[in-house]
Amino acid sequence: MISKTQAKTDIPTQIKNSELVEIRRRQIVDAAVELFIEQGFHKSTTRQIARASGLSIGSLYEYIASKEDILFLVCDAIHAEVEKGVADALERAEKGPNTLAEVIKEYFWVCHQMNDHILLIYQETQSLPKKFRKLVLENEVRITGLFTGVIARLMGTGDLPGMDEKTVDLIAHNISVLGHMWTFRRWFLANHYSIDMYIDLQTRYILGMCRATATMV
Amino acid sequence: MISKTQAKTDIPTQIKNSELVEIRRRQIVDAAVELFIEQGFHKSTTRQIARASGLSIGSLYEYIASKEDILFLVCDAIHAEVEKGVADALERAEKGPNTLAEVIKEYFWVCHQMNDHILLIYQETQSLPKKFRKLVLENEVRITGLFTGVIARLMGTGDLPGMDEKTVDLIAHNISVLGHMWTFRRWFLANHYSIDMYIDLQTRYILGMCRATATMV
DNA sequence: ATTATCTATAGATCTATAGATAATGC
DNA sequence: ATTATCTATAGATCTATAGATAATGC
Repeated sequence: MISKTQAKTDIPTQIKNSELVEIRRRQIVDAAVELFIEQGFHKSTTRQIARASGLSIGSLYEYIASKEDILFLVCDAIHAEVEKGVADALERAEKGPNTLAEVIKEYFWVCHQMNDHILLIYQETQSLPKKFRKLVLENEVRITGLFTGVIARLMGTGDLPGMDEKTVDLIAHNISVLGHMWTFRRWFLANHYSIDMYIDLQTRYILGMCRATATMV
Repeated sequence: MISKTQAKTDIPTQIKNSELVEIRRRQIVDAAVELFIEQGFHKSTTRQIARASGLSIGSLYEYIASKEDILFLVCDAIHAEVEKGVADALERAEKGPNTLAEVIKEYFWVCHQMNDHILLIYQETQSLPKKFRKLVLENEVRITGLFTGVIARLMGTGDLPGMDEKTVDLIAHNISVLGHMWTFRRWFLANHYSIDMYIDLQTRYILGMCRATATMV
């Protein structure tokens, strides 16, 4: 949380009132997300973003220093929302039995609902300056880490078989990516599977991984 | 094969000598791939592409009609190379025992070697006009279909347990995507796993999926 | 004559800023 | 006085084409 706030603060502004900065940047991000999803980052112009934010082009540049700043704010906001969604989901899931399956289900639903946003991050992370890209990838790692945490806890309580750290990490990354896969292969998958069927099959697969490892140790 | 050639022919050119068209377009694609990998599609200019191809900007436009045409030629050439790599790999793998594991290994190595190219397709497919995007996604489906074919054959010979069509399809897509995952999460994975270790672990999981399904049917 | 190639540039943007104006608080 | 906002535009591209030139074959 601290590092995220830190990162946002790093983006320069000419405006003194920090509350106002937050409000206007929220307007900017909301407008930009929609434009980027529809047209992509490069085809969206700063003028379009200004207009959709309800600001003049001059005012827009009081709140950011470059177009890339906007892209970073957008990516960071999306990750914050995904992270919140996952954290909430974990909380709900960890109360019931069969926890890992519940966690996967809740997470995949977050991906399903944030389809376009997750896709946007896949497509435009490359357009960020190196410094920002690094921060965005750190967000990605942190979110994956939430899954690592769950698996570790379940191993502790004996609800999952013992696995070494590398295995646990890879399972966590697989969960992340198979959730994303629903978004970036949706053009195919949604024609052949319902989201529920997709979740069922992939869950079986991921649990199979844990079992496969267990029988090998 | 026919449909691929068809697609290329669809791109208009002012040049009559079709052999020359092929030569020049190969120059253009080779130059553009490098530029796109380094700078992305939007930041690469048609002048840069012309210069790197050894053509004038005027000549470049004799061989294509728009910058997007170049991106399509690039994506299509990459897919052709991936498909050839996978087809070759299948041929080698299907001779030995433990075929599915061999296929996965060979395919993941193709991904490893074509890292930047696969990444490029993930990032820039969105920049294609709809008509071209459709063709590129069809390439992706066709490549995934190669895996479906192997699994089906192995089920036929009893080397894999019986699975319904939807399960087989999803396993094929998982193989595709977990290979790509090595490219688009390489910034993390390569710091924690060697390519060999990655292949070993993921292979175990994919085989586990077949087993998990089998014990359920 | 026909084909391929080149130079020069039209025409259309786009990002970012300078400098003017309006609003707020002392 | 200070802060926030706006209009107008500098300055820098970039794609795509028109029209001239060179090379090749009849």
